[in-house]
Amino acid sequence: MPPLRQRPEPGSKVTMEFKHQATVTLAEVAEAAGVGESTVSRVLRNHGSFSGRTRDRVMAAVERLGYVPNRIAGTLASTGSRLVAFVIPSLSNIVFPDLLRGASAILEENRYQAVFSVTDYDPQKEEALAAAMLAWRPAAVMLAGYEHTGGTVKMLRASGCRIVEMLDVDGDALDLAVGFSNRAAGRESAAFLLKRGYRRIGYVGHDLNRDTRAGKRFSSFCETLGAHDAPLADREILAGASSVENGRLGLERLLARTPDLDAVYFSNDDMALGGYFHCLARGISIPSELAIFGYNGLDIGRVTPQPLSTIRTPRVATGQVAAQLVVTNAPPQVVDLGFELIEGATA
Amino acid sequence: MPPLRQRPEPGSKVTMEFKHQATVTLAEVAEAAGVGESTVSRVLRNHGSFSGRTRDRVMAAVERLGYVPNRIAGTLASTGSRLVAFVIPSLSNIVFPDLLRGASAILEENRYQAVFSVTDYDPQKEEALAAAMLAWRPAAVMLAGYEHTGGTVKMLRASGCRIVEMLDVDGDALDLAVGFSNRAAGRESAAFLLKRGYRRIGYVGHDLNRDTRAGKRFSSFCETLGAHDAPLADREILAGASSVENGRLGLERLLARTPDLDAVYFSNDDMALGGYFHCLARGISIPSELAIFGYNGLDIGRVTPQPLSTIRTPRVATGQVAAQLVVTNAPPQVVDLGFELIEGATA
DNA sequence: CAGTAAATTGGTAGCGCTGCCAAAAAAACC
DNA sequence: GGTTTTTTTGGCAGCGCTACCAATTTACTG
Repeated sequence: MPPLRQRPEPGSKVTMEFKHQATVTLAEVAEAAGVGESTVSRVLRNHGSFSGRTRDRVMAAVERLGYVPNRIAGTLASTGSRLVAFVIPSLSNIVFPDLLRGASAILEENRYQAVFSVTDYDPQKEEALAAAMLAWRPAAVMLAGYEHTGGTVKMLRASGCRIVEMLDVDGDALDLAVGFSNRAAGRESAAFLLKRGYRRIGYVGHDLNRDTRAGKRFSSFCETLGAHDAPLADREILAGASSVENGRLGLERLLARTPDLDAVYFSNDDMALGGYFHCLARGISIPSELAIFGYNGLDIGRVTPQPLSTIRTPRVATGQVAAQLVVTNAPPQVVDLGFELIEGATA
Repeated sequence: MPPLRQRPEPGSKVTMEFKHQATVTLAEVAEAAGVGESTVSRVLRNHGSFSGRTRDRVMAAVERLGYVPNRIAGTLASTGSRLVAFVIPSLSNIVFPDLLRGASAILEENRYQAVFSVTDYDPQKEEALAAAMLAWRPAAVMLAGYEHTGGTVKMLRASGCRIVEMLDVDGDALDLAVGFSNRAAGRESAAFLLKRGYRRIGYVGHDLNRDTRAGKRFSSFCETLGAHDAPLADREILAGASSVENGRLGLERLLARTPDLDAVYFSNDDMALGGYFHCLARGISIPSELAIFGYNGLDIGRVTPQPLSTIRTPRVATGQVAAQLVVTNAPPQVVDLGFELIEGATA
């Protein structure tokens, strides 16, 4: 943690008084409005029937007292919780903010609240965090992919809340699943490169044990190459997370070892951009000397001097659909949103 | 004849059972362990005293029944809520995921839960979302910057929960504030460009009415230029959000109108990267023909063939410190984490 | 206008847990 | 052994709200 540089501060007495704020309760509103508690509750939730006159009186009292309903109490008293728990691997990988962005818009419209925690791609941590999440009795738990510990699965199943597995459709869903096929993405990427005539193809990727979806793409990529008699020429796998820096470093190492490659497949667009920059810096001309192919379809890839050849994934839409399924309480199903291969100019 | 055991009819009954999953309660654990409810509560929270033997019995019962504590009930019964509410402008701008990332690590360690919603840079929406958040009685509300509606301020003040304003220190904090000075950033950026000898300086920015922090940077940037007899030569302000695409477009327009600029200041690194790509594509040599200066210190800016000249802001640290102040219940204060000017190679 | 249906209301029992208090058990003391 | 002290326990009243039901008022029949 960085050192704290702080300004002069007021005394700590203030903090105490600050904490013991008198909270207005529904009973007080009822009293002030001269109606019963259940009437106030009905008016505020716009549920059940009440006359226009009482509604006005209640709303006036709410306004006057500055009443803020207590959802904790409300949730405990009723059945469903209108909390949606996201247990995601990372916030550094743009995929997840995009997912949250799509979902949060839909959730907010429906008065749901998003809670999240970050597993750092660690299944054990996922289990612990999922348990912590279930303590809030969420309406749904949103996870990435299909790979969970037995404990996680058991716990989620027992919880009775909706489970949404996002970003993958290659496997057996626990309940709901929304995403696209990573295997198909790997396959089509390989097919595209082969169709363009590349035969000496390499791979630069980040830690595959952690990001199992990148692992799925890679393995079907390799299978497809193998099936066309152009097996993967070389690979460079970096320990850290997917990043531009690792992409550049990875390509540098790969080319040092195997200089005669004619194309490189990257685990992600940020890795691919790193490779792109490496080529720019070294004067390697793209795609004539070396072709580059990414994955994700980041906006930045469209604006580079040569648009990046990649696969665009519907990340925001995945979040939206996932949220939509939850708020509509849809029956168990797998939704494959597909992806789009962007030909670009780097392959 | 064998006795007829009536099957449950397929229909509503089954659905009911399905929804209302037999949730194990603390009382059931107490019963199973042969102890009182408060004993179970004490053991689980590791609070108060109990013998090793009862702890084992309780834990065994918890394990056996698969008990998951209900935090909703716990929070209602006790005082503090261990929920921290983030009300952030956006998830597209990398700043906010970084902020969340820093905070969530600290919060998770301390068994706090992060809740978030996205205002889309709209103060009215911020007010509505803050109200919705307060309904969960969070321990703290984390916001961006100092610019809030009167209603928001009033509500937050009345709530009695901690308030953290992040990413800015130029103004009067409501309670806690963590960040850095955007005014100083604008000033230092201008000073740097002037020191390097640039005199015909332009600006490319995104919507400043919404992103008030970018507005603060811009205005002190201009003031500094003016104070050194090199007033801003031209500006191009795009309606949309900060993005690589808008940066490229903005620079193109700016140069079309005012071709003799020798340096351009961008509202953000992603905008600056767009400008950088534009120069690459048009063969404008950097920095001899045109210098580029950004803001934020994105990782990608370090990996481009020429490292981007920019100001690196402690975004993750801001989240960390903000969370730390909340979990330690620190007295009201403003923490200025400062920033770092990266000379780079583009200016 | 009685007589019934429909629309409004209020009372109250929990939701599952924690905090307080007093009771019971164990340990320490003279 | 008889106390006093300390440690462990259990009981139970809420936390603030919603769901259910019954009571009340109002609207609508013929």
